[in-house]
Amino acid sequence: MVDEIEVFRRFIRRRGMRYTPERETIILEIFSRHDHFDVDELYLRLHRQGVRVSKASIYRTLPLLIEAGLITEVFFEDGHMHYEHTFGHEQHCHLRCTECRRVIEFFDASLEKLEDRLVRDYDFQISGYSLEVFGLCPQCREQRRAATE
Amino acid sequence: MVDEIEVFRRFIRRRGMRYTPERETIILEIFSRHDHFDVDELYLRLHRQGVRVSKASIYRTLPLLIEAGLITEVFFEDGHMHYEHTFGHEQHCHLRCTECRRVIEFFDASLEKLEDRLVRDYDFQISGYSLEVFGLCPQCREQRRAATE
DNA sequence: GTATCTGCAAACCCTTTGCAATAAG
DNA sequence: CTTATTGCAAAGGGTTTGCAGATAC
Repeated sequence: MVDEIEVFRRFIRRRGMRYTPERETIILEIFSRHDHFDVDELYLRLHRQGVRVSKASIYRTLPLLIEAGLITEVFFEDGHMHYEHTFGHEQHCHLRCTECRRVIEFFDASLEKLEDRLVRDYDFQISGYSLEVFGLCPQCREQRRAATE
Repeated sequence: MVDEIEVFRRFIRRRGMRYTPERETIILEIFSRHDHFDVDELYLRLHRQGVRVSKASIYRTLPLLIEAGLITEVFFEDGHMHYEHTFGHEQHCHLRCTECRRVIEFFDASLEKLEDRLVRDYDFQISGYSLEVFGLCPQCREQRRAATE
């Protein structure tokens, strides 16, 4: 955790920006858990702890964390953006139940080979990817089956 | 193209809803091209042809087309939703330049095997997936290199 | 005829931004 | 001291919705 803080501090300083308590509070809170989060959740988590950081500051800090490579946006179909930090899991593969919205995170090595093929075929310099697989989880499939009988 | 219209008409009637000229106009316009689109583009394309369909109707029709399995949402990082129709390309693999936002569509058979593994490992009934690979295209990479010299 | 659909404009909600006060370096 | 950052509240911008008139069936 200290690592990310250090990466962020250096990133901020390198750009002649200021490393403020608000920015540190935000990154500390984000890296204190391994879950996905959205702005509201983060704001509430901070407020419950008695820390007062405005949403504006959160909205202004998240793009910095993205540019620093510490977090990434994750697209959910619920109308607002979600984020996850990249520490320890640079790849982003999600298996989503379209019914209950449960998310299972998985890893598959074949994607690294695919990445190599893309570099070769299209000459892109690849920085990351996001694979979202949609479907019905066993429970929801069963419920749906029962409902249509 | 007639196929999709038929699928949609049946989908609408099966639900006791009404197959209106506006709904037909929208689906006809969507399937008249193979590009991605967003609500504004679709609205303008219709208006340029002298067809007047409100954005509200477009916004109300798109979820129906999604439910009918005829189009899917595509997440772009530009603040609003994009769509593409699923006719002929059920898989959605995009290679995106993060600089110029160019999109290359590709297909890779290894993803079908990955899908099989997911079915086996997690017992999901998979309906689709979306793979977004991010990076720099050759041109933008070259420009960036030249700029930092 | 009845229930759904349309267009309009207002409401919504997430996100961004202008500004004056504050604080980092 | 200088310049960036903060919090607030207002503005933005895409999307949704209430409503009255129109229309599919």
